[in-house]
Amino acid sequence: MGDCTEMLDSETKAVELPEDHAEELRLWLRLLTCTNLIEGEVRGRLRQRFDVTLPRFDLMAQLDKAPDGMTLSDVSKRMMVSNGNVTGLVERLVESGHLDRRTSETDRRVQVIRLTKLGRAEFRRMAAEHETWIADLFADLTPKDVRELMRLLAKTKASAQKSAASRRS
Amino acid sequence: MGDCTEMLDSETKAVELPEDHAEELRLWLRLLTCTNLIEGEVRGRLRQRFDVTLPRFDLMAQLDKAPDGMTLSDVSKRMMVSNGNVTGLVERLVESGHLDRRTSETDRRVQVIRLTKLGRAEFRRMAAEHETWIADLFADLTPKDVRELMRLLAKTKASAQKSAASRRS
DNA sequence: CCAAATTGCTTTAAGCCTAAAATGTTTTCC
DNA sequence: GGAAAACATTTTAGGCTTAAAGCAATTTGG
Repeated sequence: MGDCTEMLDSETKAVELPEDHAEELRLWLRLLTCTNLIEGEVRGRLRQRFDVTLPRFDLMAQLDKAPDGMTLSDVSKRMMVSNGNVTGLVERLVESGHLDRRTSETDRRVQVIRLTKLGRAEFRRMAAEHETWIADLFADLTPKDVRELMRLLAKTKASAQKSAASRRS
Repeated sequence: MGDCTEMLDSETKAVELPEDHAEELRLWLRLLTCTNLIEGEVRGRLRQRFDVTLPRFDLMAQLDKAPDGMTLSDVSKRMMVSNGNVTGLVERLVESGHLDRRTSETDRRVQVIRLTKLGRAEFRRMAAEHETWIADLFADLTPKDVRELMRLLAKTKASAQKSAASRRS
């Protein structure tokens, strides 16, 4: 009888036996723990050394890679955060003199933001140190580990994107 | 001359040449992207299906594993969030009838929280579905991929903890 | 050309989160 | 016993984040 139901399930996929997904769950929790650990550490160091928040640093990092500026939507997509979130972040960074914001000449809906001279200088200073923190946090991984992790995370990302997309369609 | 400086550096560790940590940086960004992608997806599904937030779900998950209850400090350590954060979360979950909070008999500083019957029932319902979402999001990984990721993430966690600890000492 | 849909951004309301200071409690140690 | 240290939690002030609604500008398709 056990064989019978198993065959039915594996051949027809009509029966939903309670499958065991404990391994995937544990993987997800470990991934989350890892990320939170590192993110918390980076957040703390940015605050202590430079009195800057992680979201601000991340936004400046995006702009550093785009000398011609970006629109708020671009930033929002790249950072994977909501539009309203970016609006607030940009507001505070313009206020503190790190960002320059201007309305596009060709489309008055669009706001183009850039790093100011101050913003770029400060970011470069922070980024240099940030890079050493990251290297330090990952120091015990061999080059091979790093390559393998990169590969597996790429696969994971693709898998998750596929699953997310199929739900929305 | 190149050989000379390289030897000096590798032997004495006294010279700090600008090393290249681009690989580690890319790894960190990919790790972050992956986690954010999955976390966002889970957050959205929890909200749509159950009108519950991820932090609330996470807190209930901790309590589900502790039938005898936990103190707020325990929860705060397990979830890797601040004390004040837990205070607020618990407040709202007690308010909504999912949690029971009482002061410890033996130590009046300590608050012990537990899932109520309602809280446990709702959590179990959500957790069952949550598990299938996770399985789905990781569906394209082979069992070998999963094992390998688990191993590499464990190594990463250990490395990061070591680095974080050494900074604080 | 013009109504309808889309797009880019902001606002709103609510909740999450942190670090630091404050409060009350218990333990330590002289 | 009693002061000092440690501990558990809450409060405070500020910033981050989201979803959803709203507004203005542009594009689309008759």
